[in-house]
Amino acid sequence: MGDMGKEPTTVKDPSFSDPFSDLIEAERRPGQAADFGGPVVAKRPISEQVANRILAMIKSGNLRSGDRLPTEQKMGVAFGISRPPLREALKALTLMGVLESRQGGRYTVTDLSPSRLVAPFNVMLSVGDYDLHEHFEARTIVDLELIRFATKRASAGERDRIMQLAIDGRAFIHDPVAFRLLDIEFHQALNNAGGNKFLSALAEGLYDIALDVRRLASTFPGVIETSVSQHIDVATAVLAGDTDAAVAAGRRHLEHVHNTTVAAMNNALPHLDEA
Amino acid sequence: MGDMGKEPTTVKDPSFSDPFSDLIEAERRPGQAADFGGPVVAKRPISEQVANRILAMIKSGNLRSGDRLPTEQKMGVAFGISRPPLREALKALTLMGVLESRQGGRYTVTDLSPSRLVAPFNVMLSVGDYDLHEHFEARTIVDLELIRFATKRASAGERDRIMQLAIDGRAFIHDPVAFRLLDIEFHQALNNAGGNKFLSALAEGLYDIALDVRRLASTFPGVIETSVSQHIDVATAVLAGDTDAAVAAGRRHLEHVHNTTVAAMNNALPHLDEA
DNA sequence: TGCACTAAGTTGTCAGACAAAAATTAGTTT
DNA sequence: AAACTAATTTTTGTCTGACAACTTAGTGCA
Repeated sequence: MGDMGKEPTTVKDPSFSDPFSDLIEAERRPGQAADFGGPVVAKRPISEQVANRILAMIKSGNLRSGDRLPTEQKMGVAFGISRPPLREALKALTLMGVLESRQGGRYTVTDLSPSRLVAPFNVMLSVGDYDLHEHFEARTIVDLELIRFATKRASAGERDRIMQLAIDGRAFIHDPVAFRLLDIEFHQALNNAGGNKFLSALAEGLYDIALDVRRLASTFPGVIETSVSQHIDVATAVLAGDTDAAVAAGRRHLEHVHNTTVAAMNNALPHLDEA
Repeated sequence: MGDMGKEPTTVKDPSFSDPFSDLIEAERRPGQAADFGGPVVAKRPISEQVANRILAMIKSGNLRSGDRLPTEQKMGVAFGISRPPLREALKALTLMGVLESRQGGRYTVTDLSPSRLVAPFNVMLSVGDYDLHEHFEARTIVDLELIRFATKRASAGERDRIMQLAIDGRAFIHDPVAFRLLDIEFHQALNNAGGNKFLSALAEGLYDIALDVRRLASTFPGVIETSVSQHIDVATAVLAGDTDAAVAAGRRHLEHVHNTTVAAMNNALPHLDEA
């Protein structure tokens, strides 16, 4: 499943079933529009129904990352609707980071990485009720728990990689851009070592939300140097399997990030809202 | 600003400026399409540009909660585009919970509450292989921390509401459907009382994932009764401000939910994937 | 004044058409 | 035979026009 569209024109086996050809079959029943599974939600516009339908396909595994969707025409037939509302649904999912499209090419399912999916979530930040303190409070909860898990569960290879990434940071003390890339790698390695994909997705999402704000902070003198040192502290404790020390080091690091972020935002009062 | 559309037909003052009439004026310049503020992003489809444009208006305060947008025709003129791509942008924002629309009525900006904007998190958390154990591990971390915060921070009104919802559950011991609605209310009240919208959004997302699986478990005899009793235990401890007791009660409740969910899944092997 | 009905306005959906870009195929060359 | 190039087809992006369904505002009547 999840591989339809591999045969552009020649559909040899009529019995094969993908999410969309199943729909086509359902649509064949005359006298009644294809119901979209929903119970009695017929009052909502088709575009939203279709968008949720496609989303459900992804959630249930009928569509996976990298899958190429059928053409708009085929999907229109499958859902029993015309192009405009179908396109409204597809573009909605595209803007949410679930699908990708290029003129001339077909729609594909993105990698569905947290960083891609939380991008539109950034709307919430600038609407006014974004609270930096709450954000770091949440991050502290999730990140420290992941560090706790990582200390207990990380494999030898994962521990080595975490330490290596921490040490590599020394080379980028004067290169903010390179350091940010390494920083992402370090935190992801730490998150993944925790062995819980839900928590790690949460942590990654929270990390990405503050990413643009963070970009400023990492240009301040001494910030990177402190971070590198603290990364090594965390990695050392994780490598030694010392849970309390790892959590304590992680907490110090998060506090440092929090403080420098606050300082950076205060120094950058001129509101810069480029689209 | 942010009050355009109040005058449906009679535009008395031609010098008043709202985000859209400004765009109309910009569009008057012939020989060049209205640039959308973005520097060199002209290669992206119009619908995405417009969606980001409207989003920017909300971020910058030009559009506020409850504002009625102009008609599609006027917006089409303002952006210098036709209806289809404009509608794709509007429907995208609708699906993201930023806008609301009804046939015959106009588009309005929603309250932009975090609970409405958690769609990305739901997608993010619900993709990939679902591991029940990991899911409850993550939920335990987030939920218990929220209970801890709620015990310390909840206002008198919030404490009363939490207790009231817990007690109300007694009336629904033999009504699984009604109880599930109450259960959602109870957990949301508890989450909101924690005073951290990031954590409550996370908790809500995790809660929603197991919602359909949970539907089965709540039909088993005794499950609801135990849950109601445990809800009251949590509420009592929160009301008394006893953090440790509240967390302990919360942990017992989550373990109960975990165990009954596992049992329900084992008894219902036939995979039912209706949307 | 209050209410029902009418009319205008607005979104929802459909259909067809063309432009622009990518994917595919065919042809040629090395 | 393999690789590169050019022409063709496919597919998305956008426009125009039209009608249906629903909401809202206005009008007339009791």
